[in-house]
Amino acid sequence: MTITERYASETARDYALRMLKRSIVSLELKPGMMLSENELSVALGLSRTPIREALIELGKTRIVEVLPQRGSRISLIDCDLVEEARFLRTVLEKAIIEQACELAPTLDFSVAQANVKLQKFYLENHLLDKLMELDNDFHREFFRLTNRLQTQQLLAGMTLHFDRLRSLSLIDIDASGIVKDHGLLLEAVRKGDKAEALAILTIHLNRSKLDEKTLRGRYPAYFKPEAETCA
Amino acid sequence: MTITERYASETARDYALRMLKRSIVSLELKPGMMLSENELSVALGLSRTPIREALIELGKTRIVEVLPQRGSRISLIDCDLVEEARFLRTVLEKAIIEQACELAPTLDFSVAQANVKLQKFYLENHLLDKLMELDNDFHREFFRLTNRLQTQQLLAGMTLHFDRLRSLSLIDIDASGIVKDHGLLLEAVRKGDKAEALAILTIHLNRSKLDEKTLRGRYPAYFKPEAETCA
DNA sequence: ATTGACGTACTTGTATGGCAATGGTACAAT
DNA sequence: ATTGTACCATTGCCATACAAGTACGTCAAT
Repeated sequence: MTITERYASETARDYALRMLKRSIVSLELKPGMMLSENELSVALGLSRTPIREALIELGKTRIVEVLPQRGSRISLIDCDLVEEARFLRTVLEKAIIEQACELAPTLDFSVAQANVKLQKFYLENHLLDKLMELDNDFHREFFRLTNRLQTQQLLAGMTLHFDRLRSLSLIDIDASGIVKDHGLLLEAVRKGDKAEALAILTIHLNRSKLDEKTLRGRYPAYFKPEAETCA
Repeated sequence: MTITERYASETARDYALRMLKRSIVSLELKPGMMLSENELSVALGLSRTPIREALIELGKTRIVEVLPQRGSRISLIDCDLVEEARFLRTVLEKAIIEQACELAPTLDFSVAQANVKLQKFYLENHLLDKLMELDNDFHREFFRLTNRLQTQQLLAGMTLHFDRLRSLSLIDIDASGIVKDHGLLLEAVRKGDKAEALAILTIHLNRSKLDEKTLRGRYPAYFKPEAETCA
């Protein structure tokens, strides 16, 4: 588990959370892998307390299983949960974009516009890490504009399931398409064109549709067995 | 703070959470009131650890504010957050009902049907507490049928904001109307009649619209001041 | 009366050590 | 092959302690 430096004013719990989330989404911590509070506390140079609190938090979105008296485990990829995360994101983001269209005349899109410009810059200079970060910021901005940041925060926990699956697929992301989507989406929202905005968003959210069956075939050990009707 | 008995196999943390949630929603713990981990641990007969974990969890939905080095506070009623909770519930529940309509032929509505029957029984016998519980179960059942229980759990945390405001209003709930809604909604979903189901749901979710301004006028100390444009 | 320095009490964040309960495992006994 | 048993690791929880930061009262200086 790669460990990077702790930020200056970051609490131990937030630090542990940041390390764990990154390692889980990047699949550095393998699905099914057992953890233990003691191991982690040694690895991160913290006590059990903040580690435990971080694991409990991750357990609430079921990205980690906390098994009393046995240990904690990186959850196997649960296709039902991945689908639910995708559902949640789609439903919420559509609703947010609709609201943003309605409120468009009263909203200040300068942050979003600056973001898109930066995206183009990073795209041309092949800084995909930065681009990914801007992508997240871009989508969050619409939640901020519509006063739905709390919703966004709940959503973020669930999208870990989806982000992790995306890490499994080695398919290159169509970065230029994504950036174009963002520009078009922003313009549509600014104009208050709800139909257009939703159409673009739908395409955009479907770009990352993955062939889960193929991935399941390639990495069966990472996946939770499908529910079978036990005879 | 009223304290009831701890269930047999309930963890200390879940017990603390249950007591806190109940007392917060019922307004027994007043908005703005300061708590402290030590006080609570004495009151509940637990140590700081499970209390602390419960407060952190409540802090994630912002029903409690955890202020480092100062204490924890029952959040003031934040109308923006109440509105956001209502938004979240409406958006999610509509999406769930739509899905349920689509899947209707493959779903087993027997649990929901039994629930509605029981609701009628409790309504006639004026057991409003039981009715409230059945109401929650009824709505959760559609999340279960569509495999969206994780979503429901996230939603449940946010609805505390709304439930608390409802406790403030002394207005009698139109219980018979609610029960009727449930019966009609279930039948519409069973028939797969999406338009009808959504129409009923919209009416149903609007029944509990409250006059927040009146309540704010009556209990100003419980409310977070509206964001003012500071001169 | 106002201001500023200082100390005190209290709070959360974290560390540390420990115990109870329980699932897992290895191994002996049958 | 099955069963019983001892042992180990783990989390849930407890108790205590300390660090760091906030609130508040006191008190002197102005």
